[in-house]
Amino acid sequence: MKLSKTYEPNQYEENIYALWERSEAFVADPNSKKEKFSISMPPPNETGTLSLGHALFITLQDIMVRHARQQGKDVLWLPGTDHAALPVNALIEKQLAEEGTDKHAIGREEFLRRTREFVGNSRDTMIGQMRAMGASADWTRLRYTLDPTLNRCVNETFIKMHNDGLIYRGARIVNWDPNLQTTISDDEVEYTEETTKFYTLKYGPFEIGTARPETKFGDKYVVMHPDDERYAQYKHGDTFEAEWINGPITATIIKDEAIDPSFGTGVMTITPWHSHVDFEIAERHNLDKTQIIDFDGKLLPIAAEFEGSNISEAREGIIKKLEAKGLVIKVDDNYVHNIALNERGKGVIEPQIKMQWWVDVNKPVVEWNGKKQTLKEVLQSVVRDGEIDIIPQRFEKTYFHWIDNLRDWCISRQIWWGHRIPAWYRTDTNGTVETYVGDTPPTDTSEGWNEWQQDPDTLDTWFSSALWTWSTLIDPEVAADPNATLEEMFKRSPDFQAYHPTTVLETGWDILFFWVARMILSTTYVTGQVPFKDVYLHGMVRAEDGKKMSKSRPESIVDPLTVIPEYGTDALRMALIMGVSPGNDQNWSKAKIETNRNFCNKLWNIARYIEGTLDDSLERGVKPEPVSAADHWVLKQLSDGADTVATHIAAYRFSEAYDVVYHLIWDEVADWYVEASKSAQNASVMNYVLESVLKLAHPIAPFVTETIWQTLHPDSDTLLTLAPWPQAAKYDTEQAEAFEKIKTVVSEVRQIKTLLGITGASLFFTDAPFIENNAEIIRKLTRLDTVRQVTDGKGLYLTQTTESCWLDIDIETAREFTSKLEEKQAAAHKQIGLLNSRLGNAAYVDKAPKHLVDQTKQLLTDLQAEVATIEEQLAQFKELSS
RNA sequence: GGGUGAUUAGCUCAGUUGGCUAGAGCAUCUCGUUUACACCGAGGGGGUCGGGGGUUCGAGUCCCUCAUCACCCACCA
Repeated sequence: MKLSKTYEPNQYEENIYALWERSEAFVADPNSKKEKFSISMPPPNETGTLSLGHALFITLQDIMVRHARQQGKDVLWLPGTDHAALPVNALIEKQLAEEGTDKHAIGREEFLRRTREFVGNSRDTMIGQMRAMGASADWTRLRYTLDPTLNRCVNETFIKMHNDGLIYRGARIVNWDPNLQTTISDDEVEYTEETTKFYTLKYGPFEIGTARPETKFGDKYVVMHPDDERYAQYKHGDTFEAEWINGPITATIIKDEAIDPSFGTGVMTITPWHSHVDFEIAERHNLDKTQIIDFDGKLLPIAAEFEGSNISEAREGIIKKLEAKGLVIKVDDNYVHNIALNERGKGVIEPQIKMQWWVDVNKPVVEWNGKKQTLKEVLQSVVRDGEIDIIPQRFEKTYFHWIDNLRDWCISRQIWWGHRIPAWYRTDTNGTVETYVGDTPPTDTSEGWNEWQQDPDTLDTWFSSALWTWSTLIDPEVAADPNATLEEMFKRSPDFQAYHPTTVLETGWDILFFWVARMILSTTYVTGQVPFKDVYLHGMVRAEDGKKMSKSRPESIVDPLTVIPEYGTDALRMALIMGVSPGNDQNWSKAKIETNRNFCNKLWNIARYIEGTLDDSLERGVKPEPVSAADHWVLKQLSDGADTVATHIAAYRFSEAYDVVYHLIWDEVADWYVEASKSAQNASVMNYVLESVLKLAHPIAPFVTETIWQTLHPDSDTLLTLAPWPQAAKYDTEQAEAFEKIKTVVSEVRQIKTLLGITGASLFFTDAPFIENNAEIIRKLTRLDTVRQVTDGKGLYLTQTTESCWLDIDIETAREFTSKLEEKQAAAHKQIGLLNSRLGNAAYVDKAPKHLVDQTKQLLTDLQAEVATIEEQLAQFKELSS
């Protein structure tokens, strides 16, 4: 016996993974003629270790790619990691602060050196963890967002977009994080509710409301809706004098439709430098903009005596001053509003006007389907026209809504870790600035100009991840050729030619906007192709109590690497897909992982049983020669099961695919076929069953299946992971049906035996070949004394079915069973009533599909026969009792 | 303010285009050690599918409406 009594995953997994990798089983071959299947692995952030969320995406993608290999496709699953600019940069800055220094003290070079060292270490850890989770990725093609090739792609994309006017530099309002000292994009802002004071202030003849009096120093425009009749007497452009925080000012009336007349007094003053909405109003009317708060969050000289104060500290003082002037009309202590936070680090966002690089989403210069479109329009059309399908479909609505609200994308960041912006500046003696966008600065040295200096900023991480499906496929040698254009890079890269567009993108719904939408945006524009044909979105893995796993509750976090040694990777993988539907969140469940550990053990023991039974005749690739009804039946189950599973996987229904595998293996193969085989063994079929079972379960449970495969045939050089999906075997339908009838008889006998507590009894039959041929199987499965053919009549008998067999019982047992029979009789009558009324309904008979009507009729016939049998038995009991 | 999801057995959840008597895992109850597995086997109990209305021959599934919970987006000074 080569297999131990229970499956001990941690004894095998590492070796099995090493075997796969050694065999180059996961290496793609762009030159092969096979159908292509490709997935870009979402690159995890290089911040340390992997979570259950990573385990989930690895599982889902691994199932797809392993199954694609089984179906004979050439598969590329390209792995990689992301430099994760903002989180990593923040992490290193935190380390520096703990050492009592900062990035300016150590300088850019040293900062980058330290960061590289840190991410290098975490990358190695993470890649080891991905292997531990069974990821059958092509590690020979491992990519990193800061690789020279990918960096080249980033620069070329930036330059191309700049040349087309899709990237521009401009002073616009940004989301500024004073803590991290950088801008962030709209999508990185999150909001949290806060209760604060709301002040109503006197502003000339008006009353205005504000929660932020500290921003009001420079307010010199008062805005109202043009149709607001309360203020009809004031004309757009009128001016008036008013007493304000630091003395008298001249204010101007502005009429703008952005104002909601029903909110407060319907009048507000604006602070264009520190509010998105106010900025837009100011832009529309070409108004002055004044900075009040500096980039550290402190008040500027315009605040007079408050200069240099933190905004929150200054607030009380400003209100006191306004009160002294009699300008405070009302204070509401319970005003609830949203404050903006940076989702990374939770710093409060202060809108500022700043010169930044932007992607213009409204400029119609993108060639798509023969038309010049805007980036927004392309984003919409590829999903609307079905060039990309999002699963589950409801996320398409979310996606369109996001596009509707999309503004120009701010892509420059004031941090050091990331792709340096390929823009260069130089000044002449008059202070004139010249800008150049390109990989390297121009080499000319004109008289009177200073040297070219590169823009100090870096790009938003998502700008580079947006290129991931194709930048990873560019041949590094081609990318190293400085003369190669983007078009040439595509043409001369075999991987790009073979694997792009990728087949499917699998990721969490939480990065639909950050990543998925940005990939569509950049990739359609640069390559003229969609990045992928399907998008499958999975949900989040929450803690066992249904709340988010969070660092603030360390006990809520489940680390996959502590789960794997105890239960095995396969159990973890199965626990993460069992009973989970696309896009829906799931709760971590200890019970689920135990169930699946048990399933692995069940699989192991099926193999162990077959191994013990077949011994020397254990073979591979055996053609099944079915003999018994059970043989034919199990071949049918496997064949139907393989089809169903393949259909489910192709439709991304992983939970259902697994459900079929689970019950096929446990309920049908183990509980019926293996048990039946104890009466009559068929080596060829058992060999085939074992092999098929391993193949069916392999995409979901790769380790235990390959372990069994390798352990049973240690000399073989084949790998289960490269074996094809089971082919349908030939079986006889009637024989397969006969076994279904046997199952029914066995189940019913077991039911009666348990119900009545019968230990020994006999099953008699007169004319039932399917029983005659399987008498021993039935006897064993029912644990009856005898299963025997008789020639005479029935005598006293008991059965729940119309099958031509019965349990031979005594009158006492019969009496006990009477009430059960009466219950069944009543239930059957009720059902017959229902069916009769359905068939009596002319509309049903007319309109329902014929096969359903036939089915109903058949059901009715069966039930009527059943009732007849029951009644016959009851009459018999009654007669014998009297 | 706009949107999405959830509401199905004691618990956690599946249920593809509407179609047999609505399923799973866990829990629970009763039996059981039999050529693999107690990480096991056999059998049972448990649901008017959140409420109301509608469409249909037929609704857990489609439409309307209400309720509760969760999340996303926008953001109002």
